[in-house]
Amino acid sequence: MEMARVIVDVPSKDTDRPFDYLIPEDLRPWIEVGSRVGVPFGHRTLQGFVVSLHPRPEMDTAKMKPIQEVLDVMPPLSPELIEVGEWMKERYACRHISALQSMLPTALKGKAERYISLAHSDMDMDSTEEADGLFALLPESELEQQIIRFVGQKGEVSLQQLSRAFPDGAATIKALIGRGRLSEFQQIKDKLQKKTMKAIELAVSSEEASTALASFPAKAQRQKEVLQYILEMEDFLPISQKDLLQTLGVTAGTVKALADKGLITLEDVEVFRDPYRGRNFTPSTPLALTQEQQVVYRSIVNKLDEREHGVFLLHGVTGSGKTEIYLQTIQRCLEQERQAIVLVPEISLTPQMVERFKARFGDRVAVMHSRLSDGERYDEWRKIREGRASVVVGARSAVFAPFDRLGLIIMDEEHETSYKQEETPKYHARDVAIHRASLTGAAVILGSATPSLESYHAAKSQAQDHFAPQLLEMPSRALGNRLPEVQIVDMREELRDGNRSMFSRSLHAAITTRLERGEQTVLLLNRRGYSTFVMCRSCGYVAGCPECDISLTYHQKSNNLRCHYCGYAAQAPEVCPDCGSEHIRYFGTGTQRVEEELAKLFPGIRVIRMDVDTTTEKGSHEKLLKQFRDKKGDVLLGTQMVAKGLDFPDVTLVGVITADSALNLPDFRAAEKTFQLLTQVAGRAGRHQLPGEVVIQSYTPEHYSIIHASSHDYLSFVKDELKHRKALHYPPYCRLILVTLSHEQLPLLVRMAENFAAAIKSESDRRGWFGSLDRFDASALDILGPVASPIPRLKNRYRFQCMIKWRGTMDAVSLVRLVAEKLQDSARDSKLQISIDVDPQMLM
DNA sequence: AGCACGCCGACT
DNA sequence: GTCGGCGTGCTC
Repeated sequence: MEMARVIVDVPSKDTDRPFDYLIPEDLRPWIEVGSRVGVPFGHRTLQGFVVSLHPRPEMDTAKMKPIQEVLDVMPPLSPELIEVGEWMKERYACRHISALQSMLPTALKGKAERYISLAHSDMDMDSTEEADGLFALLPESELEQQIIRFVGQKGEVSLQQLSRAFPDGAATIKALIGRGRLSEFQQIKDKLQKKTMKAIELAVSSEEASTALASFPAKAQRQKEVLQYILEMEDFLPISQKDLLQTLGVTAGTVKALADKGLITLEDVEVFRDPYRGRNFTPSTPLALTQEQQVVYRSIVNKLDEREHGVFLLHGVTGSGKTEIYLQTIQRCLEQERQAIVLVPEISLTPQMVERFKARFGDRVAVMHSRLSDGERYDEWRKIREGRASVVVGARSAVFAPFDRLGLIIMDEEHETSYKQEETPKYHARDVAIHRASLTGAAVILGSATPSLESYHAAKSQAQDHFAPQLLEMPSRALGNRLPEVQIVDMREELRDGNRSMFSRSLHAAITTRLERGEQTVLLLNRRGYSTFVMCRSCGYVAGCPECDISLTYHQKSNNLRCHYCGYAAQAPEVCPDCGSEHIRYFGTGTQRVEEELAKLFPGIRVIRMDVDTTTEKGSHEKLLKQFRDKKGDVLLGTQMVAKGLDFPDVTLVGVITADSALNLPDFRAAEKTFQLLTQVAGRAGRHQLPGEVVIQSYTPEHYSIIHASSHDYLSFVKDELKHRKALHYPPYCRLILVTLSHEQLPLLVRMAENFAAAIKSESDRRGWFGSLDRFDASALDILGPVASPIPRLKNRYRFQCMIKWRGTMDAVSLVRLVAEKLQDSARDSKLQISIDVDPQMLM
């Protein structure tokens, strides 16, 4: 084994494949599959990952260069994670390096740094003579001698440091390297706790810059534009290089040229993150399980004991005690000397949540959430890698936790969309979890009170082409108390009866009662879909697309309504097309407005408001919840974040201001999301001794998602929703691939998007795939579009998208990738960008 | 993505 | 001529 295949850190199409390197004898003991190495690549040194090891081939080694260095004592990736990476790049059509890098903390994204040292003095005779001759002709200047002395003293010095010591020495240093007096080498350096961005600042006064601008040679047009832009932005300096490149459509080389001229400076500025502080936790012991929990527990533990892969869908109503199941199955997993991952949606990864795991498993728990600084995240990661932790609780990316004896992966609230990463690689943690577990013989528990239709349908149909989890049900609450009474209030009637407030009479009365009794209220305001859809306040009419059965999005600029799926557009109506009322308007209410109205209606009421505005600060989330728990507030008012996982004994009322706002998003999952949210938030009421009450306000109270949520009837909801999905050909009856093309020039983009769609059609025809989705027993592929994207222009680029719907066992992703790459090649100007989102969650 | 190479237009 | 901007192609 003398050769390694390495994936190098260059996220481009041409380099998206392994490169072969020789392994020097002295590095051999340190190099494994998963090692992070520094390799020479072209004219520079890059970070890369070893994906396989091979015996040295007989020939063909001429081009091969040796690995330069090994960057870690323990390989940061295991062979298992390398395999997950191979799978990800196929599954999500992403770059191999992006898949690998996404598994690691950003601290481990090393970049080459240039170093200078004195050149080797014991050269052979010929070159010594040659060099002596040269030196005789060119006596060393004062500056040259200073530089050589400086380098000599340090042994080796980074180029950055050297140029700081000799600000005007760049040319001299270059010359000394050219003459063989100094030599340059590169080494990979981790950026550890620093997250940086390139910041641009003027190096001279704006007057001087303006003067320089005037005397610019005519050919340096690009640089002129850039400098002009920087001068315009003078008051906002420093600005990010990345933004500037995007805005002006220039390359980094142009900016660098300005920096070399000394007009601007480029600096790596640290992007700061808030630290996470640990706390003390009182230990807890396993609770006695109810009959229902026992059954579920046994099924999972049997699988664990077999040490075989298996997937469970744990459908348990709110308050059924899913967390206790998690804790006890983890316990079993740990007893087997295996490790466990607990995935939690970012939004509910609160200290309260973490506390339950720390209380049971103490120091063996590592926590990974997005508010950690890169350094802290790296520390937690090392705790796992080095075996000091055997349980990790974390958001999406914790699915890559570097355990070597993984036994169990738990995904709480498995229906949450935050498990899908919206940036490349656009992976879904559920799919990664299942695939990873299948490699290691680990069990997976997908837990939810409202499972995603994909998971539920897979469990019910036991389909062979997709994962088929075993369904486990927990229909009753662990403490034996009943699910809360839910009342639906028709807000159209309120308006008809002259109540123009955002609070119905029922909700008003219910809040009054809580205030009198000293009990607490949670108010949910669903801000999703804020101001985007048009609705009639008299009859509840919502403008929908005639083709797609999806609500239209209001566009203020053009004052029209558009369908994000098929491109249909219509003039925004002045009066309701259904009832003729003038009370038609685009919809949305902010938490601030609700807070003001609460203060008006209930003088002296203490409101704790929780939304993006009040929770950005570190620890504020926790602080607000603590205030509420300590009964320093009568009402907790907030967005989605109040719906998840909160458990306060004195909350006996939950109010939903408008249930419809998520319902009217241009998203085929709108009903599902509404049902899930209402069910979640209703579960916050009456979790303990006091009985709970829920008031849902709605303009479409007859909608099945609202009706079924009010009767806590998941099964009926699923039945209704599946009917719609089947009729309109949406998941789980097919799968989707969303392809977004972007380019600076609109006509070019449109033509290329049409070419793309046509190529998909002809290529899938050729393979015999193209066909009707109406036949549910047959493989089929259909393409919709191209249409303008919901965000038609982003950062100076126009965007068009195509939606591919497909069903069957064929590899549709690779077809899409193939066609996308062909198109990119034929579009000789490389400015076309193509993004592929496999199984998209967000369609807007 | 960078970085070198090389073509080509503007200036000493 | 030659300096430097900017497009092109390659990286084991």
